[in-house]
Amino acid sequence: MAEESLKVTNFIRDIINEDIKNNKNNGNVVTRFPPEPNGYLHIGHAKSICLNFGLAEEYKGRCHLRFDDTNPVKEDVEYIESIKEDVKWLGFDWGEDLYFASDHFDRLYEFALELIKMGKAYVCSLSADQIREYRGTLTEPGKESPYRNRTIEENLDLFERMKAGEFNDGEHVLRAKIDMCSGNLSMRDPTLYRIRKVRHHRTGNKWCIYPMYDFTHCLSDSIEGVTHSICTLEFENNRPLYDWILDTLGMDCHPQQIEFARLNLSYTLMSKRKLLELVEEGHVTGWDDPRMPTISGLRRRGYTPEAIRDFCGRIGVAKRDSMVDLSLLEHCIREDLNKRAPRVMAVLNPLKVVIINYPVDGVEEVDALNNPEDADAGKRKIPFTRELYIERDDFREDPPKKFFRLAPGREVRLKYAYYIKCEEVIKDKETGEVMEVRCTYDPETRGGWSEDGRKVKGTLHWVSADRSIESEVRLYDHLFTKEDPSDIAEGDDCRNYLNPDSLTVLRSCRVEPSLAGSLPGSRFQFERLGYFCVDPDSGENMPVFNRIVSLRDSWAKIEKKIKEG
RNA sequence: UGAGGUGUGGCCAAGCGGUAAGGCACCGGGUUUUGGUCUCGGUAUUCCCAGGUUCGAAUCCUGGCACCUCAGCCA
Repeated sequence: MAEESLKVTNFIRDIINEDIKNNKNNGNVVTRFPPEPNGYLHIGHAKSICLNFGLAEEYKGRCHLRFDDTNPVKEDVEYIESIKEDVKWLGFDWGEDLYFASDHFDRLYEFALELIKMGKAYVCSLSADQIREYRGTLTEPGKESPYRNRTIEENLDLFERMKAGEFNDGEHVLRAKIDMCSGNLSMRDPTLYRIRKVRHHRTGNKWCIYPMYDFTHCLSDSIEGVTHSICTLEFENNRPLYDWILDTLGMDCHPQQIEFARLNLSYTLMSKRKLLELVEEGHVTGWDDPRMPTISGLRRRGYTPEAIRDFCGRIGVAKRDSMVDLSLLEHCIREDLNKRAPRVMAVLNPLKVVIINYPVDGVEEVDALNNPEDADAGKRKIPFTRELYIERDDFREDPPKKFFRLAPGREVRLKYAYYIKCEEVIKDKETGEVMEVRCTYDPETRGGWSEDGRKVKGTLHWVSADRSIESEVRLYDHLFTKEDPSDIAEGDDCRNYLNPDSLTVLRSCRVEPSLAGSLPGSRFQFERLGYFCVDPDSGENMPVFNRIVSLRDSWAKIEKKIKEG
């Protein structure tokens, strides 16, 4: 993977290098990516996937894919499949190391028993509300549960009966006996097991008690022989508990938890809960809507795994809360596609051009380079006829300064074809709208150059009027108008910042005939416009293209400056 | 007012006592049959602030300040 050369070092690699130097873990590196199957993966997960699998690759270790499926109420097999697909699509392979936290339920139960026997865990019969009250606050210590000093025998009996289904949800929980006065709330006798009389998507009805994250995660890591358990910053407060459980049980394998800052991307959201809202409320068409920051959305939009991996390498890994500019992601996909996307001509907002000195039924084929960045990409033929379409933006009746496209009396190059000169403008008498531009062509400029060395200011893309294909093109913009839609005042709602123009559908676009029958997922550069990807919605005779990203547009900048004076 | 973290250019991010890497963005020049690509050049006398140690501090010490996380039987 070429993009790996761009990787800079980071504090996690420093830690691992130090560990290897000290022969900790016999020099092995085992990481894991532990998604909960309760939603689709997004670009923030991609950061974690690239980190964990990337480290494993780099240090010749392994990275486990482990589904953290301890809460059957929220989880579903649908998500398991999508997560596997996304990880694979990103280019990573967990090999034999596919696990489910639920695979470890039996051993977890044994560990809980052990803790009880050590007097380090007890069955608490306080209600959820009471537990909250007893917990104290951020600044005040908590109070010990009246059930805290039940005998080991009583605890064993109660826990056994919890497992046997003798109690209802919420009647009892198993808690660790740690310190109700700890400044760290997660050490104030945290819940280890709760009763949930629901069917689990993998273990069926075998269990009616399910272990909590804190209990499950560290032990699963330990059971699987993970060496470096990398997670996001919000788990920093949980690390003492992670360590306490492993230490108290005397686990041989004690992975090191390391926290890094999660990815935030401007103009979008990374919260699974909020993304689910967008889907359920119909603000987007689904998890794979091309505007979504999900892996499936980016995939449908046309992003490549290479570009996403490159992005993840460039953003770095650190502990500082940060917000990465969307322009970096856009840069990565442009850079990737510039090298490999075939060039093609397409007109999004067609304006008819009639070449008045060209034969009425004349057709000829001009040669076009498939990719000037790739010598092996070859050439193709494009039909040229008397009636053509150019982009409406490429003609101005009254051109501003520095506009060097078509205008009355001006000569421009039609790429790969001829120089044409605008002779006449036909307008709608009522509206004044330009309906057609009549031009002459210079037969001596075939191929788009002139022997006399004459310079033309502009080169336009074009398409034959009757030898082009009608198509639909979907243009995308930021989902939100606010750079950080999660930064909202109380009472405000991120939905208030949804961008009404995040999707623009163009239905009368014309694309060159070579695009007929393009397969969904194929990517192209539409010359002078941007990179586009064939959407699965495409019909037999109506291809649909998603704009992945526009080309950089320095004319747009100039024009903006002119307008601003 | 508890505990744990974090502060380096517009956005990321190296830096680990020897005098501020790199990328994105931005600005300018060149090349160009994509106003794309490519290419050349510019952009922090300064690292949250204030003291201190040192020949020398973004890096060490002290004291402030700002921001983030934690009071689920979620993860």
